[in-house]
Amino acid sequence: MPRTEKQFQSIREKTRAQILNTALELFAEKGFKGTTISDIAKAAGISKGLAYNYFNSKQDLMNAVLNLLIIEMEQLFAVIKDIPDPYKKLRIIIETTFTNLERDEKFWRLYTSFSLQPEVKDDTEVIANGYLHEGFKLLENIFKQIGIKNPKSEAKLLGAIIDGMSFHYIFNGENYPLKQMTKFLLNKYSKGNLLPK
Amino acid sequence: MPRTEKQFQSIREKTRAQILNTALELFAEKGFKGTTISDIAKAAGISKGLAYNYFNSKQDLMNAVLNLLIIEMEQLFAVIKDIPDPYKKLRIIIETTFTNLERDEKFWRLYTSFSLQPEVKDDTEVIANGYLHEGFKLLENIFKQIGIKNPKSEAKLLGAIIDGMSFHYIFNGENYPLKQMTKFLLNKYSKGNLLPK
Amino acid sequence: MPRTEKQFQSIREKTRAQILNTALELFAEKGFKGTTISDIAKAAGISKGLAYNYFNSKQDLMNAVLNLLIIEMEQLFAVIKDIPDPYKKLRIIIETTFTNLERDEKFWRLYTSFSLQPEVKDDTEVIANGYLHEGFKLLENIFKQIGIKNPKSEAKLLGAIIDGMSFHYIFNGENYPLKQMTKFLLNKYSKGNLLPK
Amino acid sequence: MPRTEKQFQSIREKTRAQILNTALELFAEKGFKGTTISDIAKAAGISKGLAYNYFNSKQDLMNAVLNLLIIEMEQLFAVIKDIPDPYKKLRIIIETTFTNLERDEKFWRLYTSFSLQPEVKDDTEVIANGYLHEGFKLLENIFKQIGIKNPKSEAKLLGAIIDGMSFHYIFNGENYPLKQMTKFLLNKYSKGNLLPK
DNA sequence: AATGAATGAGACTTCATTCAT
DNA sequence: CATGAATGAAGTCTCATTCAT
Repeated sequence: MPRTEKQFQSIREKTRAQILNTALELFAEKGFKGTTISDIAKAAGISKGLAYNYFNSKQDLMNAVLNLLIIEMEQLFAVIKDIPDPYKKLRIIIETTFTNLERDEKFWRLYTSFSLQPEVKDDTEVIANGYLHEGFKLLENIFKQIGIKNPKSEAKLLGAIIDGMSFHYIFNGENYPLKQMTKFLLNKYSKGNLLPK
Repeated sequence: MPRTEKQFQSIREKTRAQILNTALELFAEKGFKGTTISDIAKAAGISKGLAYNYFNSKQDLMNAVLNLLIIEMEQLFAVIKDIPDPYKKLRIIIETTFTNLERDEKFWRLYTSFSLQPEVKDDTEVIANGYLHEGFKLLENIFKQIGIKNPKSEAKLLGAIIDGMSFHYIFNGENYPLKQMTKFLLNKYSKGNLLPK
Repeated sequence: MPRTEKQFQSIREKTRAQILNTALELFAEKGFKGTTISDIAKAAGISKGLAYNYFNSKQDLMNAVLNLLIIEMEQLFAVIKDIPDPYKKLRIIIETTFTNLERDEKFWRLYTSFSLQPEVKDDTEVIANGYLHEGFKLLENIFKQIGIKNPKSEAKLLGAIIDGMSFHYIFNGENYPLKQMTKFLLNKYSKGNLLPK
Repeated sequence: MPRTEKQFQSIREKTRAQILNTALELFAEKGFKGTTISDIAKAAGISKGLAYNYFNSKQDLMNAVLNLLIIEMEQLFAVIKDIPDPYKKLRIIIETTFTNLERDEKFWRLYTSFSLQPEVKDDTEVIANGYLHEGFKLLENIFKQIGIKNPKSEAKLLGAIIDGMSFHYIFNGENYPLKQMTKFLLNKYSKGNLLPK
């Protein structure tokens, strides 16, 4: 008796997720070209052939990983949008960004790796641009709500700070005083210091 | 005929530099794994074999490129250190960073590419950390000179802004209002707005 | 319940025939190596695994297809043998050959595909030789009946014409004036033109 | 000192020809899909990699083989066209076809193999159609010169005979009385038997 | 010093076949 | 009887590296 449709679907979903997550991990760690299907298969505990049962090619797998990123990012934005108070929003954004840098590390590494990959450079840029644009919009609205001068530029400035600090911490590691800098930043963007003159 | 010897030397150095620069260019554009020795040789206008006359391996070539980066960076810092007025220093740093982003793009791309390469990951990080450290120090001294509170954190903040903006512009391209943001930033860090309260 | 047994038998035979015919079709279209078990299973509307329930291997399936061909060919010859008048026989042979070239196309394609397959090359040749031999014999007897000179050679000549024309039409397609040539041939081999001098 | 341009060219031509001829042989013997690059490399006495120094892909190699065939065919036609006497032309065509069937065997096998290969099916058909068309034209002109009725159909008939006999001999082998049939055919198409009524 | 032909290890990918259910 | 997930050998192709000239 063959397995039921449901059983097959469950198997497929589980295996697919396993491959996908392993690929995400390895692509982020060693880059697209530096990661072989063998690596992924071995790390995922499956045979090389099976990977091709789930993804038509390494490219295809990479695209699926990209999609994973998009979904994650959208969830992130969704969470923040529901907060009403702009000052709290700012605080949450800064805090969550720096407390959960793991996700960001993957994002940065994947992004830079993929952007060196001609085959997906464009797709990657579309995604990253989308992320940036949405991020800037989000911050801009917060600054508008607060009533600050030049909300567009302020949004881009804070965006740069967040990404710059993330980058410094992620790529340069342990001796970056992240906690201290987070406090410093929170203070700069606290209610008292932001009130429109 | 000592002349001939010298000429040979000169030719060797010129060829070596050509290979090195071509490699730098291509590694930055397509990543380490994405660049073949054939690519480099063709772009440099020499034969594959000759490249191996100058560099023992692709790894070796990559290391040489890393060294090139170090030298470039040191020159950059040297230029800025000689300016006496701290406000002018700040202005020059901001302006030169954003008017000459090409070098930064190469840096970012090479850095991320090499950091995905296990064989030089550590060396790359040492270099990048050195760059960051020196950069932070430079800014910290400026803020100290100005007499601002919390010069260490302010240095890291401005560093994050600079790298964040660079990253946004470089990887996300055309629609980033770089000039406008540069002005905005210059204003934030102008004498009038920085004076210690 | 002997019924059930019979039904099982019937299902088995139907499924087997379906696989076999699908295989015949696909082998003829894309060659032996160009056809995968997956292709066959999908086209036959069954699972890959089930195909192996009916045939031990791809080779086995190919052999079964070869057998199918033998049977078809024998039926073909049987039909013609029962006609008494030799002139009519000739006419029927020519007409049926060219009105039903589909079967021939399959034959040619399967034959050439299988003859490129070391594992069954010999078997294929035995079959093809048998077909040729039987065909030549059939024609030879007709020419003998008619009383023509050199019936053996005349048989081989007509055989060559039939297969040559089939080949030209099948592999070179639309612009071959098959109907016109059939008429032309029928006239050449009509009673009036064949009568022994 | 590097080799001269000429030396390199000579090496390339020799190696290229060797690969090409080996490929022609093996493709004809085992079909396109049945022949691996490893097979070809081994038979040609070179490394797998080198084959790709000369041909970008297996497809590419196949196309080159096709071109080889075209050239051979054109040479064949060129030879025959220069003979003035139509009866002699016919004789030469028949004789050379059947004395040199080796070339034809390759042609048939390659043709049928390639026609099972979706990637070149069309190219192959174009070539084969060209060959057929040119052949038919050649024969038609001969029959016109002789003044026979229905030269077009007669041309196609003789074409079918030639290809049919070739096919019978080539694919069914030793026991086909080729010499006897050639004589028989030469007689049928001799001056005495062809004279317009 | 210089060339590019040649090698071979290793990457991506396919597919006949097996097997748990 | 029936399914399709899973395997692994084998094929296509790439590229760092060597080497004869």
